[in-house]
Amino acid sequence: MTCTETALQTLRARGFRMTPQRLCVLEILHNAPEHLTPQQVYERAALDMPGLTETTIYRALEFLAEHNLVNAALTASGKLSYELARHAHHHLVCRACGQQVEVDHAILAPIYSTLEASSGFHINTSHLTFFGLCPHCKDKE
Amino acid sequence: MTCTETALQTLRARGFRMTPQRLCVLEILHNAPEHLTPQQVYERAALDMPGLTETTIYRALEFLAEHNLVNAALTASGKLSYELARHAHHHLVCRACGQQVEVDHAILAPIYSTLEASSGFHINTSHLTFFGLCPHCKDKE
DNA sequence: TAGTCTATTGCAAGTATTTTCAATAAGGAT
DNA sequence: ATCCTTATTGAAAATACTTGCAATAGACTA
Repeated sequence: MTCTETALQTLRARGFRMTPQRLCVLEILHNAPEHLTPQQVYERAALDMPGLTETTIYRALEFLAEHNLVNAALTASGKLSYELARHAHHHLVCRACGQQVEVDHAILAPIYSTLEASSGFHINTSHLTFFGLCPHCKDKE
Repeated sequence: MTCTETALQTLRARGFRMTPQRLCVLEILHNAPEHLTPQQVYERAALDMPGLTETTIYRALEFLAEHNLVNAALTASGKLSYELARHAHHHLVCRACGQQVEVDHAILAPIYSTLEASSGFHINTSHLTFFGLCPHCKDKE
């Protein structure tokens, strides 16, 4: 079963629908090496689907993020962007040069447990963005 | 020395200026019990300073956040908001009811060390927002 | 396969945020 | 106290994002 088929099953099971527009957004994120902003997704999607609106892109991204099919993340400049949800991970981005490093969720898992135990909350944040200075930029300061 | 005087010193030492507008934003956040969105800050600031523009508020908040005098955080609905930087802490917000709980930075400190060691980055994220379900909403599901 | 329900879309209008640039004013130097 | 440099502001325009609502079209049912 392809990943878009899995996504389709997931949505239907919850009473929602898979549409060409949402599929298009998933395809675009699937082929993107990097995070894309809503505008970037719109530009690419509009090529395949003339008549598609920005409104739909914003709604599709928010919807897919709610269902954990895509992850929202922040770019170096603090802008919202999205990427396909693959394995659970977070990002560490350099404030100076924008370079990004993936942080596996396993490293954060213990903290989630600690927080859940002390607060009683059930935490489901799928993505965190840490900011800092990469080794290279750190030395230049 | 009051906290605004400290802020003033901090900025001047870095070659920037303390202005009535920035001072007003700091005062407002100082007196706010909760996070405020840029719009909320603007509404309150406009009462004291007629002629003040929203542009200036956005810029002042971004500027103050860069200098760690205020912290940016996300509300339950994912909107950007700001609060005065007091002690280092993060937030845990309920996706269902919006209730917020403070998470002391001490809990996260070990993770920062781990990440710094494995990545070589110097991490300086001042605020993280975790999402989840509070004990009350968790039970209702 | 056709019918029904309602989630989803597109459009238009509204609100929020950023950018550009000339005018202003903070604060160090004289 | 006055001058100078340039960081900062305000105004307007551009861009980004959200909301309301009628029309459309997934996907379940028979």
